[in-house]
Amino acid sequence: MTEIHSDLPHPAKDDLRLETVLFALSDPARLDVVRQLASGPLEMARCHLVDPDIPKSTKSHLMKVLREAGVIRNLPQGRGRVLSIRREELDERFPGLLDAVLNAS
Amino acid sequence: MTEIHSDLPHPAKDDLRLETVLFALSDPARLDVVRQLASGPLEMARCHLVDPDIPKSTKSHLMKVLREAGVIRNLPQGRGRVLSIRREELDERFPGLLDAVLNAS
DNA sequence: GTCATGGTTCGAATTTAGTTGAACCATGAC
DNA sequence: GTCATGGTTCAACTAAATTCGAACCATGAC
Repeated sequence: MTEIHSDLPHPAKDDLRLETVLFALSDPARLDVVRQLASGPLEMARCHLVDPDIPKSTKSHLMKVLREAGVIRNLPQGRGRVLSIRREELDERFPGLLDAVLNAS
Repeated sequence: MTEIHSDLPHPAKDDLRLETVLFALSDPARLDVVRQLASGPLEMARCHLVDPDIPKSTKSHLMKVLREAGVIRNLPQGRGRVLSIRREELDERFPGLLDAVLNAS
């Protein structure tokens, strides 16, 4: 009788707020993470930040802001976690926004 | 590139940074201003904030953040000032971004 | 010139966001 | 079971953004 691993909370699609999404994307480190995830899901351990000396608590917090804004998904897999962009939901809710951000030089 | 005549500094088009623009747009009051300006330039005195009891210094600061991010123009006219979105420059620098933000529900 | 209007700037207080180590938790390997 | 790996959470701290009154500035009306 394995207990279900309590996952991290993700906001529902209809609860996504534009301001919150924009804020999450307004930080260079967070934006860089989103760019890394643009080509597909990535194990968190393989998602490297610009500054390599960032403590794991800081990295975790960074992902939390993106997750709570509804920008990324953070799911457990094995011993670690897998990150991915909530692309379909973002595109439905804010058409063209993610593409515009990712296409920006 | 036409020079902007104003006593307030405006960043050049090539100096606009995506993170800064996103941050400027990530505040509800600032985003509301941009939405008001979407239909055309507006005298600052006719640009009303959500909270009607906002002091003028706060309103001025709000406009400063948008101006310094390169989102809006703030030009003197008569005794007051006229605000407008730097649409062409934003569209050139970050294609689709402003439209996506303005189209978002 | 004076006056009222509209707006900026300064500085200090408040609020919010980011950083970090330590403690803790879950999983897979053994 | 134990251990190492990978990550979250907590609490305390630092840094940054916001707020707002007061002072100031420029213009148009007179």
